[in-house]
Amino acid sequence: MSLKHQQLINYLECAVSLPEVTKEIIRECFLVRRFKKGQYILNDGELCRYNNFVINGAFRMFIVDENFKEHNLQFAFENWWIGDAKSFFKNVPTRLNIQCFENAEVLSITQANQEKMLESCPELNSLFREKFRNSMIRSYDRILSLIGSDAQTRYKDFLETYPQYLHRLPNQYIASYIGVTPEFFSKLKKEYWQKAKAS
Amino acid sequence: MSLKHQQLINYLECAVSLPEVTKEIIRECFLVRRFKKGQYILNDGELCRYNNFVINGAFRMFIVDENFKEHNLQFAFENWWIGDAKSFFKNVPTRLNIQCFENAEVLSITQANQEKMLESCPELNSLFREKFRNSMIRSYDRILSLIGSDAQTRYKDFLETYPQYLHRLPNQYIASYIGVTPEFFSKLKKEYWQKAKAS
DNA sequence: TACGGTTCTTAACCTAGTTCAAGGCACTGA
DNA sequence: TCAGTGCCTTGAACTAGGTTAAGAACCGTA
Repeated sequence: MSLKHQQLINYLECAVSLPEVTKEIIRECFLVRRFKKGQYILNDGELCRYNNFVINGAFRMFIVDENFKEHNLQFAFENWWIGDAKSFFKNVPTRLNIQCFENAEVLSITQANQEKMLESCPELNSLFREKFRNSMIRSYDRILSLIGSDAQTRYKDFLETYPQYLHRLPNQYIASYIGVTPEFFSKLKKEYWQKAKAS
Repeated sequence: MSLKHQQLINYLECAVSLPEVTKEIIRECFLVRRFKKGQYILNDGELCRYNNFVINGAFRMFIVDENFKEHNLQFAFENWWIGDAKSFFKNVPTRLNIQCFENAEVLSITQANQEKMLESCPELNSLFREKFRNSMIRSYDRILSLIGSDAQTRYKDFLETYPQYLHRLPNQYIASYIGVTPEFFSKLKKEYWQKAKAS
């Protein structure tokens, strides 16, 4: 039995304990995939065929605007999920890109298999309901901070929310995530740490 | 049997047909509440005790920033849900406000009753999973437009997404929703319609 | 140890959107 | 009928953040 599947099962069992038959289904439904740094696992215009659980490595999801500027929307590290929910569930072409930026292994599941899995395991059903709920809550928080705070505050919030991943993220990715240019991000950081030192 | 509960049941049965026992539970769990124009149904700092299904009338949800500026996040009309998911599910104080801006009637359910209802009706379970998913997708789209587009484009997107509610929304609410001041929104509209006329 | 390629920083200038102040218009209520 | 109030618009001065361009620091590789 694969260690990778075991990692996913451990993750799920933090929330709810699973009968053996459910574990079997999980082993059948999730496919192991491996990606190298730099590789795209989803391109603008494609269908998002897989929902991915990250075993190790790192990904970023971003949109490219009409001026060919990238905007990072989300990162994913060990034990995170990554995929474009809209494309995955509604079967429409995605507007997003997902790129691997540290060599990675993931467990991938198709929409059909995910439905099958959820139907056969009531435990997972409410677990996934909760995951969607949390994901919705997080994106709501993101909207709040984009709308209600300036860049300085957004930087502070980012530092507080993701301290453990800071050293794995290039500055330009963080800049894009909080919604400023790398140049302005440089100023921002300088000011921020000057203030921090002063107080 | 209440017409209001029937409206909710009709709404749910668009997606999935419900056995009589489930309908009975719905009638028991949802409480009718009535609000007047101007009334707040949720205040910053409170717990969000209810998830609300709008029978008729209109609501807006907004956050107040450190400079006492309001930012509209969401509107709700007939057959929409409104509430702060984070506060409701995680039992933490909300940072949001919800205000009624057209006399309204809603059906409200508590967190405990909602859990009870979902546990007793597997049909509703997957229906609600889908609702959360869609809600997540919508907030993701919102993030995309805030990050990747300028105000002009956001205005256009708003026009296309919510044409049927335009005449019920004061300009200042729309301005706040797309993330600009009422003054700048005025200019925006003017430019937009001049361009539209020209082409 | 030198290198070509990133990534980060700095500085000068530019612009989308804000702020402030004023005026107009439409609805309300006595 | 007329004041009162809330909404919408306009314009002038301002600011947060973007753009452009150039140099500095940091790679992995040979």
